[in-house]
Amino acid sequence: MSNNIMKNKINKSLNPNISVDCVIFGFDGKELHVLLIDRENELKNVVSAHALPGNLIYDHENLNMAAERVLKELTGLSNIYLEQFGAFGEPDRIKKKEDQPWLKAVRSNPNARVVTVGYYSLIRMSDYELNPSSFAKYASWIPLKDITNLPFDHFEILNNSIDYLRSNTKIRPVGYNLLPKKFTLNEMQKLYEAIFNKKIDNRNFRRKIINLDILDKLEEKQEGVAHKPANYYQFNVEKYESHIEKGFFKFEF
Amino acid sequence: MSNNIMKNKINKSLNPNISVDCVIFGFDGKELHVLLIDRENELKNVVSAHALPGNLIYDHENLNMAAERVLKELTGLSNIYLEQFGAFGEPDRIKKKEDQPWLKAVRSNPNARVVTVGYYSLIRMSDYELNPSSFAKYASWIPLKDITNLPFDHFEILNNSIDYLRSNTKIRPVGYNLLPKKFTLNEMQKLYEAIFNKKIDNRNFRRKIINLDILDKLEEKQEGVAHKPANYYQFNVEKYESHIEKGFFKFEF
DNA sequence: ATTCATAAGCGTTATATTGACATTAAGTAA
DNA sequence: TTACTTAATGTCAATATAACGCTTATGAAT
Repeated sequence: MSNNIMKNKINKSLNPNISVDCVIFGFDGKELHVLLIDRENELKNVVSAHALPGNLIYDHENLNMAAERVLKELTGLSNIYLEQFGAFGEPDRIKKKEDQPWLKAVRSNPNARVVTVGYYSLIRMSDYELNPSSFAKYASWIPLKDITNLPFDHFEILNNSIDYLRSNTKIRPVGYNLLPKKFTLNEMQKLYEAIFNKKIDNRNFRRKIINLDILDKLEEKQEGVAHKPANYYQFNVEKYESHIEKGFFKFEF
Repeated sequence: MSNNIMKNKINKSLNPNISVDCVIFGFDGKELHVLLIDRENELKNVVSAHALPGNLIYDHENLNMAAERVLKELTGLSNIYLEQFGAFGEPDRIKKKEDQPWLKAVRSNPNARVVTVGYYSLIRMSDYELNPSSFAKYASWIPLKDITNLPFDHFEILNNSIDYLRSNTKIRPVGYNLLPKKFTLNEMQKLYEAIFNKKIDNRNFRRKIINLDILDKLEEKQEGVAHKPANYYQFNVEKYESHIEKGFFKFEF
């Protein structure tokens, strides 16, 4: 009960068997990043490997609340729309030898079997300030392409979330949380290129995006740029939301 | 430990906090059904309401294994490909008053908070024989349209699985497990109509399905029918599988 | 043998969407 | 005024779409 994690919830109990992990994708206008934490063990040694922000849930909160709380506690981020993308329950998922010291340091029941539920979100990096606390010593944005391994099954979870993100992006619009209020079509194209990790033909991109009918073209243009200024667009929230609901599918009747 | 559920796994422990629930959709050529069980309490009173087959998981098995085992134990079905579609974790999801007697009868820790992971599958009803056991007194196929409520949060879970099934069906082919080896295009159309619960234009359906390039047209025709005999088709497994992998999306570059 | 009932199977047209591809336009900086 | 940089645009051939009704093959009934 002297555990850091419990500081605000003395009377509530952590469920030893259920956790949430958050994959927060951040966009900086160029490439996708993932929010990872550095962990510190009981002896204040920083554990080297980055990890996804995640932790056990309380018995009084639902999974969404837990994900929001854990994310906030570890990274300082709040008011982020998190979407569930899967549950991960291999019996040995937290049994790797190298992960034990840290588990023993922060968990009262380090050997318990834990099933974790994955949540993800997409945000604009510049909108948020990172404030790690609890067992997170640092929280940082790591370029997705630089992440090659993670503790526990976090790398697998991350890869799952990427698949999910890409599939989802083919079915519903994204960008509302990733782009500035006003943005250019080329900024939007860069976002899609970052998500799919490939170049897109600009004429076809524009045509397709505009035909989706989720954007309003503004009167405003870029200023002070040393080239032809781009027109600003913004999302038409109603249309955007309705496409989020309905999705766009190829195979329909 | 005298519990029915434990009979084959004396030394293994059920995790009190994690369960799986299975939504098995069955197709009979006409409409979608869902496999539900009737439960019996300790006093051998059959609890009236049907429920999704589901139960706590063992600590030594992963989620998929658990779903397969639970499904088998309760309904006798095995060798069914189950796909995860979501985790459900409202703190009060099994706290409804009317659900307590049954929980007390079958769970050693009936008040524990339980997060459940939903799995679903699609099968051809005639391929399987139902053999309820464990705490399932009966297992039966109930027409989807007749299911209006279920205990716990099972109705919500069911509705989630339907949404998932429909979205998924717009993105990848279905039917391999739902139709006979050889089937007619009209049988296939009825399947799609059952899933989406709407009539489809037959010419457009045929064109779209054939253009998917997942079917092989056989030489064989229906026999003994009092009308023009339909041609038989079968899935081309390689092509089918590859479309399951890649999906078909409208919004791609 | 003819007719009837049933479900199968087919085809066109007007419209929209796709992918592939190269040039011009608008601004700042030098 | 020229150079540089990024924005913005258009066409064509191919493909896919939705909407729509008639003909065909069989067994059953007479």
